[in-house]
Amino acid sequence: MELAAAKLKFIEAWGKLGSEWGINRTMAQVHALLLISSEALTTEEIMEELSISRGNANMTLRDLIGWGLIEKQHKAGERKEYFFADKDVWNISRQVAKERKKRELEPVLKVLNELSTVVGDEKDPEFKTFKKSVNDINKLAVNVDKTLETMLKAEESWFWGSVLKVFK
Amino acid sequence: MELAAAKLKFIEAWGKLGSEWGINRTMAQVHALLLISSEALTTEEIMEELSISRGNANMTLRDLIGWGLIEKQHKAGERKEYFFADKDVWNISRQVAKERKKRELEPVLKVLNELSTVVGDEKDPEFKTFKKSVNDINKLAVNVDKTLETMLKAEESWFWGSVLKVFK
DNA sequence: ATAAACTTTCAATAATTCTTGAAAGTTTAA
DNA sequence: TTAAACTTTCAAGAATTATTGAAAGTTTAT
Repeated sequence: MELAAAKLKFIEAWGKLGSEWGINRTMAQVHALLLISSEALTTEEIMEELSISRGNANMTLRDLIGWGLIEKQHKAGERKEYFFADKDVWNISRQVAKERKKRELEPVLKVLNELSTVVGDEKDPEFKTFKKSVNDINKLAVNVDKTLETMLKAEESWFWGSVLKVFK
Repeated sequence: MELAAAKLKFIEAWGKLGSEWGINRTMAQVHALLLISSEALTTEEIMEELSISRGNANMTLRDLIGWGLIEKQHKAGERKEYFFADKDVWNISRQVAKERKKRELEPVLKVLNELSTVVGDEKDPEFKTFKKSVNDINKLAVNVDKTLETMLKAEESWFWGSVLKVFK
């Protein structure tokens, strides 16, 4: 396979994966493009490469900065802003884990805690089932939260070394 | 908090979480409803409870069966079908992991393998960057795949025991 | 057979999410 | 200043995804 075709295929695959995981397709594609670019790119170049509008490019780039996945670069003597992605896949994973934990897991933990204060008749099967499900989910969520917390602090080699060794 | 209010809140939260993770909101809500029901419910009851149409309920229930999260139940002397959810949160996690691995991770691994056959000029920075990113992502994906594979076979207490012990 | 009870399908519609592009805003150089 | 270079905003429109509901399909009892 040729480089040009491979790039297109990568961008397409990354976009699809993103959209399956609740991440805007264009955002995932812009990220993909910057991931495989050795040079930082301008908004203009990104618009061109992915055939998207200026508005879309601008918002998407802003979002990616908000996710901590890309950064702006200024080149001496130029007005234009250049964008480049952190290429370290472990950093990317941690960054995504960190943001999704904050944006999604933590709000859910908060709700689960509120729900565990529910009061009712301990003899009522509906009440018992509700309490058990909520408690079980709460325990799982706490375990996931702890594991993510560890991941956020960990070095990649240590993390996978530990995980995969334990699992033989 | 009262049981009725808590149920609504749980269904809403589960639906929101689902939609953030690429799962249809209604599907997550139907799952939530069955998770906290001590009794199996009919299509009619589900439509009523969540204010959704018959068509929507039918398709959603079929999808949930396809995900292995709920099952049909037949009651003696009745024509109606009843639906109930597996309440074991570890089973649910494994089932979701199994399906998403099959539907999403495996196709991506396939593409990444194809992409690693790319040919080009080893001196070209664009080529080198592409190859490195694809290889790094490939390695990560393989590690995730292995970990999920272990999870699918594991008992809950063993799994979290191991993971959390390693991470102190 | 027939009809009642129940389930499934799917074209039409609604709701949501994404994208555009032009206007407004900002910064810099001269 | 002024104007060119560049970025941001956001209302309108496009695209995508989800939902409805009525008709068609199926099963069971009589």
